[in-house]
Amino acid sequence: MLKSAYVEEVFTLRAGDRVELLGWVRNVRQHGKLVFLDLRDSTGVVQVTVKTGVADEEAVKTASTLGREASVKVVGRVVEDRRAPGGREILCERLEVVGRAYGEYPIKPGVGPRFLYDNRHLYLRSPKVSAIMKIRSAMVEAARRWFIEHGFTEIHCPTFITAAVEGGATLFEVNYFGRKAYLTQSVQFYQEAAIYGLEKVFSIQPSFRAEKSKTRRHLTEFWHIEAEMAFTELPELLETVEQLISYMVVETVEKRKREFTELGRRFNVEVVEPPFERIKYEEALNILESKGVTISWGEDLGADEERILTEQFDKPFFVTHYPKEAKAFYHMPDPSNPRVTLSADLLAPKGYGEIVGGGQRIHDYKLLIQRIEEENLNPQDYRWYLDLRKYGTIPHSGFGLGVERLLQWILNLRNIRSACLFPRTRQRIYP
RNA sequence: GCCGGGGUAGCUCAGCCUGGUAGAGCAGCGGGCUGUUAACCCGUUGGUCGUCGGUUCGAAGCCGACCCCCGGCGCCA
Repeated sequence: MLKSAYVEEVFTLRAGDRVELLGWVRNVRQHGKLVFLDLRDSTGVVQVTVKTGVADEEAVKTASTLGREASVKVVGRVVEDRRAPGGREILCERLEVVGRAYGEYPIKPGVGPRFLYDNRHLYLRSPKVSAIMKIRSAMVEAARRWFIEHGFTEIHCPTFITAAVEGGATLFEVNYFGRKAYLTQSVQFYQEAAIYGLEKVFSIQPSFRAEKSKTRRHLTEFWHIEAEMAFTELPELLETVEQLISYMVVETVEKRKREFTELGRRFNVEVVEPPFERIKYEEALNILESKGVTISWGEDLGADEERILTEQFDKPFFVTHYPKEAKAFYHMPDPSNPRVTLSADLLAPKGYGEIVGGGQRIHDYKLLIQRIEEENLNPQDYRWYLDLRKYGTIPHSGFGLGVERLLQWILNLRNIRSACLFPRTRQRIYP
């Protein structure tokens, strides 16, 4: 039987079966008329042995001229051999070159991270990057499934916008036929409009931030999972977030076991078992105080404070009720203490920091105008947003989740860039 | 934007303190090898030492300015 197969199948077929594999040559080891090829495809790597007596002279000759990453078609038999990695290899009978590798392949052992990002278009072929991308895909798929199963409608919002969601944040400016426009940093406002028809909505799309951040947690373009819910107040929002996060992580870990192993990463799913602890901003200050860090009330938690705080927890936890001066104007003031807002951030443990940010929105027209003016913003810029409060306003809440941040945490990635196919940072827009 | 580290062969780096005319490993190329696992052995190509200026008989190394990269902070997901 001549059979077209994927590399992973080699390890489940019977010894002696003949297969036809298509893939790329990861490495070549030559011993005169015995040549070993490490053949890679999207499912794994297998050793192909090309030797005279099994393959013809021509195949051995061809094999010995192959460079790294040449694409080939191999026909051969699956054999058990203790000397082969994984205990199995392909004894090559026929070898065909699909595409040669011209010149030396730049990606090889010993190269540094910078070089790998300069050559990301090639490095993507590595099993490690493939594993991360498969995990990422599974994670986003799980999120989408969870939303759909819970009655949310997926909506797609514009990327070009005219005004900032949050006054101070830095936006990328684009020339929109002579008018000033910006790239979106959140679809929240559009989602707030959409809930009047759909009640529960979610979006999975990129957001852009022009902040000049130079850290391993920041991208200028990142994938943002956002949701907005009508008739929802803070406590229900927190439950939604913890259910979603838990589902996403557990599903991903269970469905992508092999990829986690490939990356040498284990994730204990008990860590994301709901409920997550909720602490108020004020309690966070007390915890910090007990660790010898004092910040004045009203100040936002800085990176150092966040790190110290997250080190006290093994599971993700919510920090709620931030002071209104630390949050954007649309956050709902707490009726029982108007100095604070019905806001919440979900912080990952052990220093990974903010994964989700959200809260209850102001739904009262007058209060919203008042808050816009207090922040020295112009209500004219928010006309349609204010309109939403004029016709049948309702309490509502929403949140945003950083896909790469969540991946960075569950995969323990040193740098957020490795969670992206082609990362975009302040310094990098190529390749 | 502020602070710290860095830029030397295709890649990873040493040399810089103490100035004397550029090195290693890997990769490449040629040759050898029938059981390698990032194979090994022999041979070999390869450098505006980030840029500009200064000091000096002489600068990769000292001094000054600038450019670029990485990270920490601020800002945030």
